[in-house]
Amino acid sequence: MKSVVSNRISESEPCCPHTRLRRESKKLTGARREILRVLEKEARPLTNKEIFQLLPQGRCDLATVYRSIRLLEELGMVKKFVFGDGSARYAFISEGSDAHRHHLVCTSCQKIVEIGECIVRELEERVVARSHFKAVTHRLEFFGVCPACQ
Amino acid sequence: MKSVVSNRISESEPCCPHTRLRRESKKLTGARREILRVLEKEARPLTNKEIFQLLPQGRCDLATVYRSIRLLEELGMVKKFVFGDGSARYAFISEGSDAHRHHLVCTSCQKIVEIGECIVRELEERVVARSHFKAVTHRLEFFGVCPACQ
DNA sequence: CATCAATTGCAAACGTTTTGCAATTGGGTT
DNA sequence: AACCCAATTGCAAAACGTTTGCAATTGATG
Repeated sequence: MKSVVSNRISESEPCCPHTRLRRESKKLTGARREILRVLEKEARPLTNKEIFQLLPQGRCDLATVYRSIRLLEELGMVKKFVFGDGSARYAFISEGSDAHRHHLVCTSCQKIVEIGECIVRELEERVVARSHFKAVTHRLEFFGVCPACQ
Repeated sequence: MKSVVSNRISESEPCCPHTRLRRESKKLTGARREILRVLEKEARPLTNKEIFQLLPQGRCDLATVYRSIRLLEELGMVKKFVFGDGSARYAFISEGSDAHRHHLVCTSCQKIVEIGECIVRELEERVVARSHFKAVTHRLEFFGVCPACQ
């Protein structure tokens, strides 16, 4: 359903946002540049509305944020998170970074920390063997209260 | 935020839905009875709209489904799932079943299978030690295509 | 710097979820 | 079995979050 073109991108050489967009004959517009800037600056995944509010003075329309984020997600430049509350949040993915990551989310300020290792793959193999499901993937997120919020 | 009373419930003896509701001076109304029946019958988590449509002939209002489901979730009688698409789904939790469970979800028919073991706790401990977060929990779901859908 | 497809703003449309309020109902009590 | 009252419901309206049509604008390329 998602990341239609992510293969192509991850197989290419690392490069700047401009090139990553141009690859698909998409333009690096002012709005998109600003949105990427906002996402790179923040350590936590943001909702579309939050991104909109962080943009310099009504830099673009909220609808444009939605459209841009959708595009960036399709291109694999941002990753979508859906936490317990059901709201969609997005975080920048640096070029070349492994798409498969787990996070520790502060339930208070929503700051996120990446968790380097993934020990779930072993369990996943067992799950596959027993269930006879195919194309099994997983999603794992941790939640807690970060030091600053305690 | 959620499951305010789940402790009290899980510490009590297993009992029928009626008692579980009455414990909090909630009523076992016709609508709630039907909603529980629908959830018990289905093996997969349902959206509020799906539940509504499965109820016998406009048994109650859609708003009532929303309100009932919210209540049942607070009481720990149903568990909420938010899959990749961001839609909220709910499944019945049989009394006495450990609230902490992981699931394997068929991305085609959305049938779910419970996964008995949870090996994530070890990882969780490491995460806590390194991050200095407190009150850490986790959410882990597997996705795949079940044998019937392959 | 001319050209044209891609993008944007705006406003309206959508689908989902919540809420206010008056009418109804469940369940504990006479 | 009838009563009482808080809890619940239906209904319609509101509040969200998200998408879309269209005319005007803009970025990239020759």
